[in-house]
Amino acid sequence: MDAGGGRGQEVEVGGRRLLVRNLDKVLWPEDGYTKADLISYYLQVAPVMLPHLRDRPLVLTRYPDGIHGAHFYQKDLPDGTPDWVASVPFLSPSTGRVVRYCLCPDAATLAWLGSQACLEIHPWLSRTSSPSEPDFAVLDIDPAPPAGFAEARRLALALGGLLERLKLSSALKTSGATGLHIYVPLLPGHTYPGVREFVRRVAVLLYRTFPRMVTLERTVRRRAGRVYLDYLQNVRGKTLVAPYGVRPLPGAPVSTPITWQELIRVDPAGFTLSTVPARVRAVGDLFAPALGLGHRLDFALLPIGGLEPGRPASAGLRGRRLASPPATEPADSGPASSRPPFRAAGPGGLQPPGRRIGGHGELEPTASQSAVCGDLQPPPQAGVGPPQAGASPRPGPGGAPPQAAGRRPATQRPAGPD
DNA sequence: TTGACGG
DNA sequence: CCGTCAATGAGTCTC
DNA sequence: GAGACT
Ligand SMILES: [Mn+2]
Ligand SMILES: [Mn+2]
Repeated sequence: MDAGGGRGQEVEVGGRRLLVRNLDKVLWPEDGYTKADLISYYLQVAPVMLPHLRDRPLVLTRYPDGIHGAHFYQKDLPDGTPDWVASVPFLSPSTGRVVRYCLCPDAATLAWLGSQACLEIHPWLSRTSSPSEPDFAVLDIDPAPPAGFAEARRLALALGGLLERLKLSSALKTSGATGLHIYVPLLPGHTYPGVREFVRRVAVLLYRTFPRMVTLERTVRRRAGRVYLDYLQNVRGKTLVAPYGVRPLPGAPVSTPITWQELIRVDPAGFTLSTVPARVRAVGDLFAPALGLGHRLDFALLPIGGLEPGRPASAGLRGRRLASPPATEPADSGPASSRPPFRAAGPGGLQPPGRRIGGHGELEPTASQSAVCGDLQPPPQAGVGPPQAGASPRPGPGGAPPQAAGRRPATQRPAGPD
């Protein structure tokens, strides 16, 4: 019972033995990182990464010839996949084909993904047990050049303040490029359209508060210099790169969980395939809040006067409505044309965009935005915290976040995938 | 990337 | 052991 | 159908 008849070197992981071809192939030419380095990285972060992959269908991107070579998305597992690699079949609604989505419950599978030159692992926002019920709401913060991480950070801080006001815990990570990802853990029973509508409203709120810094534009050329709040990521089958996932960019940056306190001083480019393992050993899993106690989103906007217009089913809760309104069809934001108009209601109602305070900086909010800008400070360790380390001003040896070393040269980094 | 085939 | 060749790989929403 | 997203 060897690991197949092909060529390659044996790698043993957790009792599994697999044959890996081209272990010394360089995948990140600028940095010299090889497939062996990738597999080594995966195995080192497996303890904190696996809990975030478990039970979720995975979308993979493969770069068999390195980050500058041709790449492709892979959903259906290829022929030749070892029989011990777990998968879950789903009927693709649009194509009518059965797709066997890869699952990754253990380190051996992670190593195998490395052997396939899977440089990106994108877990669904829902689990195999209820594929249409996301258990995260994701706030995808995408700065459009010349905006960069600094702008994304400002938005994230505002969002963090808002989430704190709404009593929603969250987990924060870098995207690996210049963006940021915030996950809000959800109780069972939410729908994708409902969650999407919630995040859309949050995005609109931020847009009205920071009309010069935020954009909701779908056309990339109209986004220039602003930060795109991509609420449309909350869709079945759409994904974000996994926490601790490496990116196919020079430097091999990693989508790295950070605390709200660290956000102010980190340089996301400092989190890489070579630095993150030590950090993980020092600070543990800073993304744990994403798997912690979940929330329900219906009425979550109530504290800031956001009633749920129309759609009694509210934020897409289905089933187990506690003392909820009468059952109706699941909320559905649908195409913009059929979407119920956003109704600003209640005290401190929302204002249309365009209002801005003359003579003030980019960050200056419009009046009446106390809901969001009342505080621009991060929530105090919202949610769980790891066994201390990165949260203190003087983080442990390995856990020190990369400082933004003074003013960085104008040549940031080529804006990569977020 | 893999497996197949040939040297 | 090696080199070479063929076949292969996603889906969703907006405008 | 093109454009954007992962
Ligand atoms: Mn995005
Ligand atoms: Mn992003």
